[in-house]
Amino acid sequence: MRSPQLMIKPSNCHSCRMSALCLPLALRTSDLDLLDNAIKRGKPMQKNQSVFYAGDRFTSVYAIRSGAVKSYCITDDGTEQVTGFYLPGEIFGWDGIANGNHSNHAVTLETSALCEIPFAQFERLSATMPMLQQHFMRLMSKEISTDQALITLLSKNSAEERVASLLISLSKRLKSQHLSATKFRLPMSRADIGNYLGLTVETVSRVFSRFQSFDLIYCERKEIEIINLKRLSSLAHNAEHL
Amino acid sequence: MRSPQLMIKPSNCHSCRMSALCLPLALRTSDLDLLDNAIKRGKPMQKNQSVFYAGDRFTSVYAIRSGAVKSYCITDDGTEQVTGFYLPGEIFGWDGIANGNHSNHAVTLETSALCEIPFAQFERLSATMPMLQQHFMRLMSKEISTDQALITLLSKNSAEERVASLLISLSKRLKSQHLSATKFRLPMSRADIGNYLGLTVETVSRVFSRFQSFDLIYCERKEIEIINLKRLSSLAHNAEHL
DNA sequence: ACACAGAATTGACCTATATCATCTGATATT
DNA sequence: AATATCAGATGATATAGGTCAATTCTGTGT
Repeated sequence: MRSPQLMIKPSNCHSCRMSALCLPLALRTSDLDLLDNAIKRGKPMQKNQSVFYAGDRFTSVYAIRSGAVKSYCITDDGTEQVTGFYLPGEIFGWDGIANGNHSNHAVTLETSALCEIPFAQFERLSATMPMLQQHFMRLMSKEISTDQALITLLSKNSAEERVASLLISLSKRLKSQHLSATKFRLPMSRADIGNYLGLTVETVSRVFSRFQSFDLIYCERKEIEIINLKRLSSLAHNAEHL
Repeated sequence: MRSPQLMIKPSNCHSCRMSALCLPLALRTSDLDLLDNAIKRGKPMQKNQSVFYAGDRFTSVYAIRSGAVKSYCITDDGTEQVTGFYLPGEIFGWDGIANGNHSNHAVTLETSALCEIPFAQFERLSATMPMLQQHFMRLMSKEISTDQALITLLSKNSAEERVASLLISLSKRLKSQHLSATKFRLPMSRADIGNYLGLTVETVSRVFSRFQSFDLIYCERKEIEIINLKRLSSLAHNAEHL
């Protein structure tokens, strides 16, 4: 008689190539099954679909299996403020634990596959899985570090340094997922980049042009290739935790 | 025979006037005792004393009973970046859960009394106190919201709006501690304010002068009085969560 | 009481980036 | 296929805030 753990479903946390990031490494296999059953694997989502809206009741956090997501909020004066970009293997949606409602909107930037991790289930499970709780607090702490890196970037760095930092950050994060660190497609528009980095579209565009003329990058629309990673990195002071 | 719970020490969480903020409201009284024993109440600290250094092993978070603290880190190029100001009733030190080391420095801005909450004890306690864990995640989530508010402030708002936002934030936070919302002493220097808001000292100083000439505030060195709270608030778009 | 170092203010000038305007090439719509 | 819409690039100009320099004020230690 086979043990239940071995009856692996076609799609689950065991077989997911990014479980090492999304889940605590030390989670016991039997525990992983419990969590696995709690997670809802959503259908692939099209580009520009909302994952949740600001104000929505907070019920879950989300892991990205493929695609990309941006989070943003609408400021008092009605303008959009992009607060983050999320790539495969990353988890978003921590905002809203504080008061039970999401403070950000989240939309897909391209066709994406997400895993929904219901928070109530997580809280129940974490009572018996200290590792799980610890892991989630680590992830939240990491989000705090990322935000603080962005704060530094915004208050201290020039337009060129900001753009370089974002490119290097994307590069590193893709690399950690065993994707190319030097040739990739930007999932977001120039406007989103500018919004996120506190710059206008025009400035972002000019910086891209300048980088290209200096042979730091080659880019055609959203396809980008980093030619001189070393020199680009030297401009990106605050990409470490971005 | 008296039960141990009734042998209340002169200074403890039960009697602390800010326990409602610092601790989960729903914590059972007997649980509170357990936590109470875990918390170290430090001696009053003088101005400009370090609570922890960046790189220090992460062991505790800290609640402020009186005084004020700033957190900051040193960027790659050796300059300081102020990452937060903390007032009585607030908890700081979440950074460093991620990798076990603090990423920020923390120093007192004036004579202060702090409570140290050892994290290992917290983790042990939270296994049997789900509310405690939930409360701490809320606090972390709140820190994320604060950081994102600052990001918005830095990338969208003018010098005047930034300074107004900080003043209104301080005012609100003091008010929540039943202190005056309109007349208080700024615990930090103009340089710290500028650093935090991504402005130079000179700009901060000029904005203060301008606010004063418009009768929005009256200020003499660090003593400040908000004269026209309504009009100042209208400038402070992003103070809500700062 | 005095001297000194640091904090704050103010002015003159400069530069990075915003703003406004135009143009081109993609992408979507009929 | 033709047209409208949107994303991106580039140039000309304006301006908020930075930089540099000089001055005054303040608190600390002797």
